[in-house]
Amino acid sequence: MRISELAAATEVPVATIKYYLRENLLHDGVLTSATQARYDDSHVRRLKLIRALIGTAGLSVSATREVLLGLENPPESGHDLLGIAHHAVTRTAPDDVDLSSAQKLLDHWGWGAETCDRDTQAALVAALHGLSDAGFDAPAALLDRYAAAMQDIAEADVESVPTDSAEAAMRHVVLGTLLMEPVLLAMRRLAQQSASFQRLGRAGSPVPPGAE
Amino acid sequence: MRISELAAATEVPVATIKYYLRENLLHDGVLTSATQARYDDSHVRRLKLIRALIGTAGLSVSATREVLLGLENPPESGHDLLGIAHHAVTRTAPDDVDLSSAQKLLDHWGWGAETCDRDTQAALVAALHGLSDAGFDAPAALLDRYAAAMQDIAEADVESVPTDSAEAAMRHVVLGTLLMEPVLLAMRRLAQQSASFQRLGRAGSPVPPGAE
DNA sequence: TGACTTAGATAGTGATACTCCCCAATATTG
DNA sequence: CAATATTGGGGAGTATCACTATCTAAGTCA
Repeated sequence: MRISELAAATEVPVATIKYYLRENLLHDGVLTSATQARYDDSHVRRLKLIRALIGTAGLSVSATREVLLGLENPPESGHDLLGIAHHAVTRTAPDDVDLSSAQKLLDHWGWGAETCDRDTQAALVAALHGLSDAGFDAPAALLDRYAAAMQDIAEADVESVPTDSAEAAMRHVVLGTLLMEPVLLAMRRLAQQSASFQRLGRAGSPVPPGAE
Repeated sequence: MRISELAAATEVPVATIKYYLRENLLHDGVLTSATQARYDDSHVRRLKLIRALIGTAGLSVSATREVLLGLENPPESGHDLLGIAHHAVTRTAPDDVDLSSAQKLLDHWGWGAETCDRDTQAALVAALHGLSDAGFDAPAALLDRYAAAMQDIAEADVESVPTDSAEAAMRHVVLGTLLMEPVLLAMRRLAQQSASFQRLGRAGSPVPPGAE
């Protein structure tokens, strides 16, 4: 197919496709002449993936490029699959960041602190710091309950990874991590709305009875 | 305190404080003359909150303004508290969006579809669409497990809201929703790393080598 | 008195993700 | 075969966002 047909098939403007080509997110088509190239299904699939990563998962163009590179060159170790996905959405922490609070929590939850990525630990510290800066003190029991729920999710994540092919595993881990995050957040909000409604009874009642 | 002292106390540049004043994120200080104003602790607290919402929670300046407005004018209904927080992080859906897939899921999970916000349902649909566009098919059982975990979190959320004061409840709901999201995502990633390590063992290098 | 600080306003910056336009070289259509 | 349309390639322009810098007049402080 030609670039205009590729654009029509994916609902991505031609100018944007050219931009992705320039940015090496999308592989070139096969040149049939100096001013013509053919594109195929692989380009359609790739474009949809790019749009999902940029649009749905909210990745930057450069983070998307890294993820796509990772998908094409799966690492040897299964554990390293996660690193690529997590690295794309985690900003690198400065050298002098204090991770002791995170490590205390990780130990408490039984997650080996030494097996966890530095930058991800720093992200947890930063997020908790944001909470306390805002004057919000999360009780330890609440954090523990959150941790238990997220551990359950993570175990489901890891168990659902296909073991037959490294390529399929790579794809599953990266997409399952990145594209599932907005799903989980939407679920939490919907569950909150449902729980709030059930606890408050019908809407309109004032806060007291067990406010949401 | 003067503006330079406020800047020193919060580590926010003076120029940025002026910007927040212009944008009505921060209330004016008390003018003591044509070119001098006094700021106090309320400005310090507010600035920290603003930085947490913009920096940690990733809100835009305009979304932050809406949230702050909501915090100052708590709605009558407890159920509406959520709406303000959720509205700030959920883009409004077009009128013609198809919510039937979301409603099917909500019914399945026992969350009243009619009690849930349209835009939030649309966010779930969009997120699931992103997954399938990327060629990732999430098994229903996996989604169910996610939903159960998020429901547990949401119940903890709702139960932990203080009932003594509407203002405290408002603050708790908004901050607990917005600022806790990055905490939850960081937790999931750490739990994944832990679970992945336990399941796959130490295969290959501990930290992703070519993930940059 | 003279260096320093401030409010308030305007304009500029850097990053990001496109989007537009141009050209020569085809491809397609009449 | 001629007229029209499309394309690859590349540079430049645009919109948005969250600041950041500069300027001026009017102060403050030592």
